[in-house]
Amino acid sequence: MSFTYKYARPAVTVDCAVFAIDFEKENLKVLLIRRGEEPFLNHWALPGGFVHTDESLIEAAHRELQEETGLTSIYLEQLYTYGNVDRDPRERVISVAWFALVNLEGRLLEARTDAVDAAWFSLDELPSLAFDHGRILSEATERLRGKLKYKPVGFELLPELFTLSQLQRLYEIILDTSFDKRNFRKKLQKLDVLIETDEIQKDVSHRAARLYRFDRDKYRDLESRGFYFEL
Amino acid sequence: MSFTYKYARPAVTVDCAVFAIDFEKENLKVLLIRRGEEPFLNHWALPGGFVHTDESLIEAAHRELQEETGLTSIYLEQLYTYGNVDRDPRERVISVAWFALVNLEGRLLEARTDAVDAAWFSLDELPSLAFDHGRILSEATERLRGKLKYKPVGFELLPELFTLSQLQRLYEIILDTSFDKRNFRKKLQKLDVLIETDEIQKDVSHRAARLYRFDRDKYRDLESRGFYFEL
DNA sequence: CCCCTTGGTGTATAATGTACACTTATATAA
DNA sequence: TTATATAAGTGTACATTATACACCAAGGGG
Repeated sequence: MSFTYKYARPAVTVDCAVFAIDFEKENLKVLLIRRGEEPFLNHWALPGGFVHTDESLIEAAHRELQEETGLTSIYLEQLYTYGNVDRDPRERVISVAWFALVNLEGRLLEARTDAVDAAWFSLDELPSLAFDHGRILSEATERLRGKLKYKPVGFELLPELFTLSQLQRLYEIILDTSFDKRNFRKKLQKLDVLIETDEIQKDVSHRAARLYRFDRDKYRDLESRGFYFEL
Repeated sequence: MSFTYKYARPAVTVDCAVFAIDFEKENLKVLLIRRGEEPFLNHWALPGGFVHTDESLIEAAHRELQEETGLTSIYLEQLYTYGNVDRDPRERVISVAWFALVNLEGRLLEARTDAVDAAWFSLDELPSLAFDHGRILSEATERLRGKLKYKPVGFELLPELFTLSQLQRLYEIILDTSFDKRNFRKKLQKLDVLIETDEIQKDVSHRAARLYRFDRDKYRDLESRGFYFEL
């Protein structure tokens, strides 16, 4: 079976920059897959693939992530659409790029399937990537840094329950700065989007910290009234 | 001549939300074209069209604007890519949407060619638009409002030389607020990206205001050192 | 030459951001 | 059981920034 059109049509793909925080190593990681075919055979690349005709762009992104990395129901946000004529050596390919945030919660290297070779790379030890994926990834990283300051996306990188110190470290790792503990907490208190649970940290060899939860509903409500998240 | 592929391919288009400020009527305007064919015959729509295989996405956007509205060398920024399966009743069409900013400088209704019927609409008197263009336009408007606060995009809507009052009115119109004149000027002074020219307003029946120019180079320089524009 | 319109300017007060250090709780090792 | 190590948790003084506010100047038109 084949499909014929009056004018030439580009192929359309989705590609995802999937980020996670590695709290042990204190750095930001991105998920890459090793290509099993030409071009760029054996090069590392962003997970992604062709958009099917019966699925929306975001559905395509979710499906490709599921197929190539096993990740499901993760935070996805459209980044940019790359359409330079020669970005793929074979033919015209337009790629809708997404950035994705996941919390690893211990399963740091579990995210590989039998089908494809997938691995987490820290951002300062990146291999050279296939196509223009290096550029896509660096623009995605920049976007993440920018967004972190004025949208509560950081919580997508944390487990459901987290401590205030974890949250602070997350910001410090991604933005590569350090915050004063008291001032950081003061700000969060005023933002008023955290729910203090009555649970505390387990299995730590020091005073256990209180666990908090991000109140998505409350945030949406505040946001719709013109409230401006900023950290 | 025709083109055949193994898998079905979507058509790819670009669509542009072109904004301008109408200082007489004190409102924000958007450029629409009247469709000359089905579907949505005679409906108003965003200017746009199919991406050719030998041009990048931004080139396609510029070309379509030139062809349909006569506008050349204007500010263009990618907005979002819309790819819902049924957004075009005929077949699968993926549209890369752009928002564009122009300064009219008097030529308010000149922007129509013989080929297509084009007109400026104020945002609160919009007709119902073809396809999902209503949604695209409202998301573009939201993006413009957001961006205005932390990027110096407002200058794209002004002539090369402008008065501080014009700049202030521009912000007030788009953000639908009002600013204190002295505080507004104080902020601009601290941003330090305006060049005071030695020219003044002509043909006004009151004291003539000094004309300023936006210093793009200086802004780029400051931005690269981590400076943060905010108004 | 008077009036109308817009241009242009400073200061006092409130609100917000920043810098900074000690006590508390818990697990582990002596 | 006691000592030690580690991170948790908490308030205040000072600096910086944002806000509110009113009058004189300049120029054109009647």
